[in-house]
Amino acid sequence: MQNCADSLIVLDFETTGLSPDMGDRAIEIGAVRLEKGEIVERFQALMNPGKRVSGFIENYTGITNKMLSKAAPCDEVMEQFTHFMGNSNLVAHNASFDKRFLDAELRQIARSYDGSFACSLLVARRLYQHAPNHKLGSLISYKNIPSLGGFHRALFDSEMTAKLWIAMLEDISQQTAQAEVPFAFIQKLSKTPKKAVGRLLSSITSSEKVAPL
DNA sequence: TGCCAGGCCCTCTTTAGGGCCTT
Repeated sequence: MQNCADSLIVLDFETTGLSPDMGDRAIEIGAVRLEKGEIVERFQALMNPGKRVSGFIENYTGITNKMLSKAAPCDEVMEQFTHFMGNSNLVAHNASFDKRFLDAELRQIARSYDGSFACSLLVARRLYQHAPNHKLGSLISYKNIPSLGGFHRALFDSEMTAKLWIAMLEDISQQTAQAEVPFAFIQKLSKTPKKAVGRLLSSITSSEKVAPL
């Protein structure tokens, strides 16, 4: 397992539905490792959830039951992913959703993780309050980030989330005149009332600096 | 057969309701 204190994992799950508590399982995981604002490593795998997925999910993701029948089981893929993830901090778009599935799938193999989560959706809602909405695809367009439009596959969505994250880091960096934006500061930003965002951005101090992301 | 969630956030709020976002 790598020591990943200075890197960040951006991840995305495709799943059979919305709730692991209702029996839904992951069917694909995609993730990229960010170091110093660059994607340096990728992870992608389909996983067989042991049950058929609905027609809605097949249409939504393009992942078919035939594709999943040839995939490795969830336990095997998640075991591999724990090695990729290491103890890095984690980012996802609407992180509460991906965290629920990550926790549920890791529980199946009696694993856990040490990193903490940040949510690109919550940060975007504060930074881009005038965006038409805060869906991942809309924010990619809003920030003029090049995209070939392969949304709803795990690796593609994780890469797009990573590029959005980098763009947000650059915007925060410009607004705060700080070259380095600490992960803890972004977590704090994501929980700050919208009206107080400007005040928080102007209050960042060098004492809050940690390793650059 | 048909249906199912949960966290965040705003407001017509706080003893609540509903929209957004994820698959």
